[in-house]
Amino acid sequence: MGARSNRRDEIVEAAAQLFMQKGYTATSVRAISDAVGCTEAALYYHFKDGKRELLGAVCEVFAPDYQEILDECRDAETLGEFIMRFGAAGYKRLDTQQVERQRWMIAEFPHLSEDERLFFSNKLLGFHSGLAECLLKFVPNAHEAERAAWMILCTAIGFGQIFRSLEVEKHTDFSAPEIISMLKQALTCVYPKKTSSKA
Amino acid sequence: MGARSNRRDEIVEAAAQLFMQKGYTATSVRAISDAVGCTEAALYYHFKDGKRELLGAVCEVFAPDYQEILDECRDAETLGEFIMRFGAAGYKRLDTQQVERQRWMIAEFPHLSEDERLFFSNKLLGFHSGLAECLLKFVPNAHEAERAAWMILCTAIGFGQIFRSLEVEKHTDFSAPEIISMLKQALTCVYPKKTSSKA
DNA sequence: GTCTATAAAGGGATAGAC
DNA sequence: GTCTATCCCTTTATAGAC
Repeated sequence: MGARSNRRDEIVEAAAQLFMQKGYTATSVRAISDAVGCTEAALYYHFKDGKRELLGAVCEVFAPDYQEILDECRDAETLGEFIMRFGAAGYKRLDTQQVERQRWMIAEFPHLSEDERLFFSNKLLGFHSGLAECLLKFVPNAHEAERAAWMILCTAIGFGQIFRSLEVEKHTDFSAPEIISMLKQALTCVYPKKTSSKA
Repeated sequence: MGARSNRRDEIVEAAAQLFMQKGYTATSVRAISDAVGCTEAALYYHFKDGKRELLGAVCEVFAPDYQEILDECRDAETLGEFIMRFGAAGYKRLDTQQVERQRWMIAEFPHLSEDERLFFSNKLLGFHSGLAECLLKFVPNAHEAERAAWMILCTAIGFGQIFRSLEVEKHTDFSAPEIISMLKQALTCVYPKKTSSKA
């Protein structure tokens, strides 16, 4: 997956998987070195500060690529279309770790350092800004765009955690397309048609 | 807090606090017995299966009292008023562990047993049912009530996790009252005034 | 750069005295 | 019902050989 495929990257990759599956504290350095196929001593050669340093490295690997999602809906011509595309983009990532990573972020947040926490908070704020900017085409002003953007983000992340992480999807027929259509209906109702002013 | 104040309950209480603060795996039996002021052996007297059995007990203590929230908004007379009350009820609980417990639920979910996971999933489904039932007064039919109820739940839980657990509230002016007003605006727009048909 | 070996600490759990 | 004492295992981390 990563560009350079050296031993160091392999270690981060293995740590990422184990941290996600069992959590940071429940993952031993031994388990990581075993997964990579080296010894603990080798691991400490690459990461002088051991497990703690690995956590920082994993945080960066886990940074969700929110920008990519926005790119997939940026040129929608109506608010309704934008939300449908946004939902499709998120739905596409349901099985590519996106929701699990979000869960991990929430789960480990208290164990992170100030810097690492800021890193994730800023990722979210950046996503919100990008989203709000996209929405500017469809709503009266910047403040409304920010409101709508938080609304979309809260709904999307809440849905992912409730339905996937907390397994509610296993016990109800309600599903992603329905929350997307509901969100679309709600927002297009609040901000009725103002088609893109751009070509 | 609990009714009976015997040693057993003290142990569960202490475990609950430590599990929340540091997570299940990072909490040692020693730390729990220290917090209570007894020895590990005493703890194993009350919980033959040790730490694992304590986790089950803590799950029950953590079960959020969703019904209580619904009771605080049940007799609203318009959809708008209902959402305002619902938001106020949730806001009131922001500093009473509600969001932290939700975070803990998400964080520890993968470590729980089948039964414990079902317990939490069902709690959420029950909350949704209760919420949908309340909404029936304001929307055309049962299906719309269920849609609206999931919309509200996803937004509320998503907001709590993003803004409190992931500390976004520390870095933006947007806050709970604004997401509540946004949600109110959206839903009253989709389901325009149909006042309560009941006295 | 990776290994073996081991130190030092902490973990879960139990036996048996009181 | 609670204690002391202890067993045995795992963990993090390092020293030193190759």
